[in-house]
Amino acid sequence: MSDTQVGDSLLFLTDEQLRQGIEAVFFAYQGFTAAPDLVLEGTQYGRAHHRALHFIARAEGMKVTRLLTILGVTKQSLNRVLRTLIEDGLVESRVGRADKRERHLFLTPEGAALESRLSGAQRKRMRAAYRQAGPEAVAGFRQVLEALMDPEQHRTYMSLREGKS
Amino acid sequence: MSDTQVGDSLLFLTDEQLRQGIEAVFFAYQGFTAAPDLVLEGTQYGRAHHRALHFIARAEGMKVTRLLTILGVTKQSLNRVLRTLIEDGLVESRVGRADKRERHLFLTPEGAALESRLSGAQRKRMRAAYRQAGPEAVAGFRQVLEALMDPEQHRTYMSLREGKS
DNA sequence: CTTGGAATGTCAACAAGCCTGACTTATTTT
DNA sequence: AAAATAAGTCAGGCTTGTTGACATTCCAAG
Repeated sequence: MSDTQVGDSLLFLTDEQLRQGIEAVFFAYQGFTAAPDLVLEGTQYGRAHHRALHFIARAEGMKVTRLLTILGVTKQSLNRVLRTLIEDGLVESRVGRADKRERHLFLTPEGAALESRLSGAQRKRMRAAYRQAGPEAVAGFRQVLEALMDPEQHRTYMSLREGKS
Repeated sequence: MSDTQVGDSLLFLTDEQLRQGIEAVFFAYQGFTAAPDLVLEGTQYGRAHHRALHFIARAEGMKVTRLLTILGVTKQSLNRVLRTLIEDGLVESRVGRADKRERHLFLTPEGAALESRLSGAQRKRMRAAYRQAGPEAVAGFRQVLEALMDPEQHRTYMSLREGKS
């Protein structure tokens, strides 16, 4: 297709525009993780622990398998993280009532406290960016992010929002 | 401030909305890196090599220090990556003419070929998302990403676009 | 002109985090 | 009883990041 056919409306799909978008994601992601990373420095934990805490807080009672698919890591990798969180009393693992093979994960008060500090730092950052960009930009932001996800990741993303505004 | 004061216009700043945005970034970033990761699997390199190749391609003749600030890693970490790329003949390091302490980085034809494959895969993914979301959404996407960057990162980001559309 | 500080880049050793593969235990389903 | 599922473990390896020590080069103050 020629330039005259596509017109100006598709100029946002040029290689240069896409390259700028890619770099924007890269730099923004650095800013995105900076705030919780600062909180983590004062603890013995890393990003992997943060992610686990976030999603357990998001859906209390979550099974280990669910967490595995969400995080997209291997069982061994998650298990090391989970073990330390359980040993340190931040997460509680309860045997399933219906199916005793399953373990359901909950935050202890200590775990909830740390998760709250991490989440608060990240939300603060996010809120500042949202406020600066405005509601319409945020709507577009969300649209592109959703389009960027794998279909499977998108399904997981949507499923976490059930019953929430 | 009360709900009646702020009205509906600030509902996008609620904790729940911010949390969803945070999760969207998380899942989208997985999709964002998936395409080049597939290309990398066929090579002996990792994401760190991809990032270095990307920015060297972006600004040929770039100094090592510049690359350090862009990537936000220690010079030792970058050096290992750079050393293998140079040894394998993907990157060329030339001593600075004015200042002989400096090393200027260039892609060899082989390096440019790999960079092109990586970049092409990622742009394809990005283009699909952009096309699906539309130009207005993309504009908002870029606005929020820029607001999410650290001021320093934002300066770096802008400086890479000098002379480009 | 020289000397000391600053900047640039390199090397060595080590830690964090994630991966694969093989295996165990307990439980549920067929 | 056999197969499948959920969770957890052990061993070993790779990538990416870290800190600390060091060589080279440049520049500016004495």
